[in-house]
Amino acid sequence: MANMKSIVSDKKEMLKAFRQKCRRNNLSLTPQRLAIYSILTESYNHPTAEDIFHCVRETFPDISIDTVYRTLAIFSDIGIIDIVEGYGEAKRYDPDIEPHHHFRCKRCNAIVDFHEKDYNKLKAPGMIQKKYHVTNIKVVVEGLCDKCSREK
Amino acid sequence: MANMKSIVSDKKEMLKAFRQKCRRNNLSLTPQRLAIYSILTESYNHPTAEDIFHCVRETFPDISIDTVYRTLAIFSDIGIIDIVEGYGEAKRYDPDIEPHHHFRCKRCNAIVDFHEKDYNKLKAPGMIQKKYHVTNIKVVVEGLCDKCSREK
DNA sequence: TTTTCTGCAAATCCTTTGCATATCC
DNA sequence: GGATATGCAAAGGATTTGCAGAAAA
Repeated sequence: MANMKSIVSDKKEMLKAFRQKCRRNNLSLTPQRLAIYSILTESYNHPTAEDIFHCVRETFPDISIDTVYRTLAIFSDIGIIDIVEGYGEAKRYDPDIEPHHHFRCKRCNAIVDFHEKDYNKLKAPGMIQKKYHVTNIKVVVEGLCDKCSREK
Repeated sequence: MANMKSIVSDKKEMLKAFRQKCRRNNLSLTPQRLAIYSILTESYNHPTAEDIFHCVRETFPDISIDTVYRTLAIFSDIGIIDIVEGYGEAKRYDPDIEPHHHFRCKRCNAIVDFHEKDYNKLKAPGMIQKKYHVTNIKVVVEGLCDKCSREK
């Protein structure tokens, strides 16, 4: 009971912040968007659109999956959420199985190999090593490739 | 003309090595597999299955796309190629847009956040910075999560 | 000759799109 | 009231699967 109030005020804070984010980006604040954002901020497992859809449905039975997709795409475009690891695009294959690293263009998804000795020396944090069986570490440098940064 | 011979002998070496890899993993050596592997080792752009399919078709008009998919899955399973960045699975979303890093289980694709100050200090190599507009750097530690490493 | 692989076709999964209606500002 | 978003349905792209015939060991 002790932190009931703080949870409530956290919610209020979140709503206020969300309203601001919408206004700043000329987005209508709809209950669907709020529900999706709210679920996302409470999830710690990097859910898929489908995961979110099922979860939202419990409080919002009429929402449709394409609204979820559309909303997530918008959130990602305006930078209030990120898309991680799986980008949902076609798989990409690499014949080089030696340690190396990648630059990835966020716009066209070009992937460029590079080697960097310092990166190869990285160790996984103790907590991670203790808990998981680590096989490799890679560094992904992200940004815009020359072509895409010229285009705007 | 000077390095004609070395190209030919490279090819021969590759074939020999590939034959060995197949034998070691109880794989039949089929012309389709060889063609796919051969194209892959000559490509530097992390191609999709579709890319590879089109390329193989030029020398192998009857090959089918599902053979390409199957073959790539097998190559990746036995560890002679890697799948990078795009894993072809459903997109995954992350509400945390502050710098942080991920552990990813190669088997079940679980993603676990962690923070590590040392990683946040990483700089992109000069060559990359010169050529691209870098926005962020992330480290992906890969391996098996506790659940998956217990299962086998 | 036995095992393994391929090609075909169909199915599945994930995601996007066009359009009419409903909702937000 | 005008702009924007939603839900529906259908389409699209990527990937997988079952199966019979073909090729490898």
